[in-house]
Amino acid sequence: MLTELEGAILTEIGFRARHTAFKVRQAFRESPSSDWQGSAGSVYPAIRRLTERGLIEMAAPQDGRGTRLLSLTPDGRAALLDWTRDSTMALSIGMDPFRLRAGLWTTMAHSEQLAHAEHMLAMTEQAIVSLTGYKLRQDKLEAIQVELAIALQESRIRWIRNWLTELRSAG
Amino acid sequence: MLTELEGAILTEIGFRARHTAFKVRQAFRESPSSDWQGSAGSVYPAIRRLTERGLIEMAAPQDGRGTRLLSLTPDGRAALLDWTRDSTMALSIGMDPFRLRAGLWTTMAHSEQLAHAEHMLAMTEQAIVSLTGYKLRQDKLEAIQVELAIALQESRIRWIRNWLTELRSAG
DNA sequence: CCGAACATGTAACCTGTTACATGATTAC
DNA sequence: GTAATCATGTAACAGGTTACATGTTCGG
Repeated sequence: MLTELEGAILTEIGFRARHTAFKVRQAFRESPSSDWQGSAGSVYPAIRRLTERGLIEMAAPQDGRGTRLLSLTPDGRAALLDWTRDSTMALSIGMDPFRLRAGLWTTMAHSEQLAHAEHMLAMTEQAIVSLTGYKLRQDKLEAIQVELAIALQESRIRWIRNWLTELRSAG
Repeated sequence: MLTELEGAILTEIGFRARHTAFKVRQAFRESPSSDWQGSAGSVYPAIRRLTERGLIEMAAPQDGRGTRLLSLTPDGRAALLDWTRDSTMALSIGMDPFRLRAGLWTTMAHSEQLAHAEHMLAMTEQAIVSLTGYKLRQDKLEAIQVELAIALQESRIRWIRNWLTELRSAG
């Protein structure tokens, strides 16, 4: 069984041509979703673990910097496929900072709710613009992730609009 | 600054009448989102930390079981409000197991994609039914969270349907 | 030549999970 | 009386973040 981080790492190596730990880290750091920061302390140990389990092959250092080319072993590819097809996990409802807070917003005073809703609406729309721009510069796999991130922001917008409508009709 | 767990705990105590650590744990365990398991090893220490920071008031044990009633201090209420209104955090894109996997699905063989897409569609629809049933039994705050979880599943469904359409027109 | 980017890795810390330990209260 | 539930808490472990440590390669 792979953790979410391990699955993501194998995906980067096997399907997005991130052939070094450094590039995997870079991909995580640049990703607009806050899944992981791609900290050295998580990525290097995880790659070592995956290597020890025979899922990643690590070539000998290539240059003076110690650059090590990574690739998936057949076992690694199989493990990644299993992880990918785990539909129970895929359908689970992850952490969502928006969802965690939304309930409390509706307990604020009416005028404060209105102001906050409008602020959130504007900021979410801006987030979508920036995600859309980011998506264009990505390969297909990452583009799909961004597409889904945009879909999430759009569903937040729908919720906010609905909230605003109720507020205005109640006002 | 509060962490996501701390914010959620203060919300349970202050706005959902979970007046003991035990009931806070219960609320987390029963929640359909996989935010936290509500393990004793996370909740009790977090509540102790929040008490030490003066955000929670812990009454003396009430009975032989050592039941301790919890309530928010004015500082706790203020900290929770700050946490709630942190729109940068609220709009961030959390971990999503679906989003992490979706890209890889589109690299599978055509027939496999079709089968998987149909399977995911059916399972997601079922997840919505069960969320809808759960929502009815909840107070307003939790109902909103479930509402947003349903919206997430619906946006996944839209994506799957779109994927299916493309697959069928390409087949 | 010099700064930015490339590249690897470790150690201390924090926090969440699992498993353990203990006991009281309640419903049947 | 006894099983389920209520109730608190700790210890070992796992894994992610931050900060540190080190050295190379490339572009101007």
